[in-house]
Amino acid sequence: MTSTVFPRHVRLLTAGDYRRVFDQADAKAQSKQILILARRNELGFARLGLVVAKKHAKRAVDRNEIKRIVRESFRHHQFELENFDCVVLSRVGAKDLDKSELRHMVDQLWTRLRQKPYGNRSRQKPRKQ
RNA sequence: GGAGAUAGUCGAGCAACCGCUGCUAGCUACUUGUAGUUAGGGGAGGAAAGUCCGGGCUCCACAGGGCAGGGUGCCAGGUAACGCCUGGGUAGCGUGAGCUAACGGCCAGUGCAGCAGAGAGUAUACCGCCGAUGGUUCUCUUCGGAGUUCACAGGUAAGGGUGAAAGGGUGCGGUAAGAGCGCACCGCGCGACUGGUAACAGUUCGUGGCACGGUAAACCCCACUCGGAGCAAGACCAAAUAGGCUCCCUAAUGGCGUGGCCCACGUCGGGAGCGGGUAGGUCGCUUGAGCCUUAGAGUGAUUUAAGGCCUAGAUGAAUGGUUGCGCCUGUUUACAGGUUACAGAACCCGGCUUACAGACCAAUCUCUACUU
Repeated sequence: MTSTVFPRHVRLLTAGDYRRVFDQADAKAQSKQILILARRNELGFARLGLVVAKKHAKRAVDRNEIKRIVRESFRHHQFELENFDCVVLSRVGAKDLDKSELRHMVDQLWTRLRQKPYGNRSRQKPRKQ
């Protein structure tokens, strides 16, 4: 199944969803301008959340553009991502990339995310009770 | 033809496919108001921006009055209202069409003014001009004095100089020299008259020798005006956990916990209901001081009437991507790049301000060159 739909339930919607990923990320992929954190869920499909700080892209137009590109990329790659909850964060300089560069970079980051999860390291940490 | 002035419109085409998000209709599930699915149709701006004003709306406060504080400030009109707009006045700029203006009051009070300059606000005397008087200056003399020069009481505001600004201007008279000291003209103040709703204007009349200097985005005075907070307003539904209230059961010779049991120690139980309320959700949420057309009123802003139209409503936040055609730019006849500027709705309107690639258009007006 390689559908490219992007309905509502594949997005992270609440503050709780985001906090779960930030508290303990099972996988991570990053470039100079983009950081992706991910954690496995029990739903059986991948979900996406976006954080584009005003600090990194001052104009609303720039922020919208970054979000759209990442979302479009996720839409095409979501079934390679199994059951990861992904949060994509912008970094300084993300708005200075042109559209095709950014798209290409995000496409690559999904692959890297799948290849090198560092779950072992985080699992060794004692869970807070 | 050239150079300008004013006002307005648009701000991005077409098609296919893949998505997102409301709406409408149908179908399928079940937990009966949600989810899924199919079809149709809608989906960023002229500034959506800055958040600088004004209003609607919501909640809170509020008998009435005063003080404090803020805002506005030529006049009239428009408007729901405004700090906005229109028309007019005045002043300044421009040959002109036109443009610009926080444009009430310093003859209520208080204050301020660097440097320069002699003097800066009931003025001043540096150079200068004049000069009573005095002289062992000098010259002339009709021997009375006259002139000259030096000193000096004093007078003066012509000229020079300083300054952003020196206390009306020009001319004539006048004078020792001067001076509104006097007069004429210009200007100014005050009063009347005329025109105008008014601001204000006047080749009008009278009157006053005549400053009343600047600064109020200095305090201040005067007039008008202003309650506060905002859609994260506010209304409703409502898990988990903790706590509250009411009722019922149990009754300290008790229950529960530690423990095999006793002692001991610690603690006060169980159930039901109710309301507040967090996460989360629903509403508020788009039909409105709305838009378009025509006709009427008005110089105009605007307004009246009739007819027609429904035009985003997201909420970890949609409005996007790919391809082709077309278009633009550069090399050059096939490629490459671009399809863009400023910029992204967040309760809604009216303005203002700021940003902006490019395109269109209208008409009218001004100046100027040339031809006929």
